[in-house]
Amino acid sequence: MDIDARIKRRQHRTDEPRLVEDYESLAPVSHVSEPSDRGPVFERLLDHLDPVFDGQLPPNAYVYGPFGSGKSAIVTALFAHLDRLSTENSSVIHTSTRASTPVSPAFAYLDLRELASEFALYGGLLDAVVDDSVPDHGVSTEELRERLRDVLGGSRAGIVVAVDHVYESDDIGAAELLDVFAGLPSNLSWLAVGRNRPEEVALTEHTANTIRVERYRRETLVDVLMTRASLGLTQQALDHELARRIADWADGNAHHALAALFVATDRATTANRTHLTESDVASAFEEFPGSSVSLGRVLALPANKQFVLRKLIDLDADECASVAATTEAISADPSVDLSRGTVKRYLYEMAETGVVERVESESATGKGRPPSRVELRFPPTAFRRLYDLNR
DNA sequence: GATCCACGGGAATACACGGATG
DNA sequence: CATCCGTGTATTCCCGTGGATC
Repeated sequence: MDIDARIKRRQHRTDEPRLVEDYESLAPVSHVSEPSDRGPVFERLLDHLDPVFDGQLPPNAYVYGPFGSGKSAIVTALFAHLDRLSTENSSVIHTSTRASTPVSPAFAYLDLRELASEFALYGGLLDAVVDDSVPDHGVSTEELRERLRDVLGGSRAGIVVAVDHVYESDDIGAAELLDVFAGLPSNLSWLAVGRNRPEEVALTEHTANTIRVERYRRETLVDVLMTRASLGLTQQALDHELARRIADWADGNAHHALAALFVATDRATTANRTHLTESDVASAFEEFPGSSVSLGRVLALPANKQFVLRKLIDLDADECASVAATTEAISADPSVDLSRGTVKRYLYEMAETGVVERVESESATGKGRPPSRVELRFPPTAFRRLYDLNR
């Protein structure tokens, strides 16, 4: 992606000066193929995966580290490379019916943010392993599992699966995950990725290795920001001093740093500037709620929930006095064809998962349980821009 | 015809308050 | 005084239905 982005940037060069050259490179939810300065972690992951190069499966493992430490970036990049490598050696399984004779394992990356059921999990696995398209309707979970068993059973080398964002899903917890793996052939090795410390996690009873990812150091984070800016923004748009300011503020969290850069860029763009200023950055900081959830989580929500959120972020404060009022305001929009009940349920469900937060209103009017309003737990400008880009 | 899942809607439960009760 | 009860809201839970797809 890095090289593509650089090429695209040149292609899109116009006479008119503009700030953003490539939104995709700038988006805080996209990962680059060569994360900066993460050499040591790559080495430790490769140490763990070493048996693969002799055609063997590594044991199970757990990768952990704090929010924004680059776990997903590293694992997606590494697995993409490994997968490409093993495909080039024609060692993967090609169709569900006819398996070639693999000499090294296949690699799959699954994100539990996007796979919300056992059915979807099997589908994701099957999709990673088979060329044919995988049905998402009309076939039973059992059937899907059988197909997967067949394919894996016929594969000599097996598969290494990275499962990202464990312990973030309400639908699939550690128990469900272990159940799924238990029902599959043993030539499957998994690499779970999460934020929780290994000692407080049941999955580690099934792992031989744990690999820790440290939060970013400030200098590294500055590099990350400068690299992103060089990919996504016009020349000289972000000066080093501002990148430093953002890195300080983000305190090692690359997600927050990149999201802040993204929001600041949006401000500068609306103001028709071709470089970022102090005030762009400052107002980006202000837009972050006290504790912000990952934009990746927001953007992994089902389409209609995102739609409701998209409407929500455009409401005035007085329309958000209570959940009922918010529901009413959103439903009043003619482009919303969801029922009031559903809109309201969505709001409550999203509050439950932490994407928004319910705060009780202090105005006790006497009668009944006091209402609460929902507050965003993510920077709205970032979501607005990313959402609109995808439509 | 079978399947999954998103929706819709309603039942059950929680909470806050004031007033009645022991 | 502490507890219970009734009422009115808010919130959570749950299940049937139907669309889309195989």
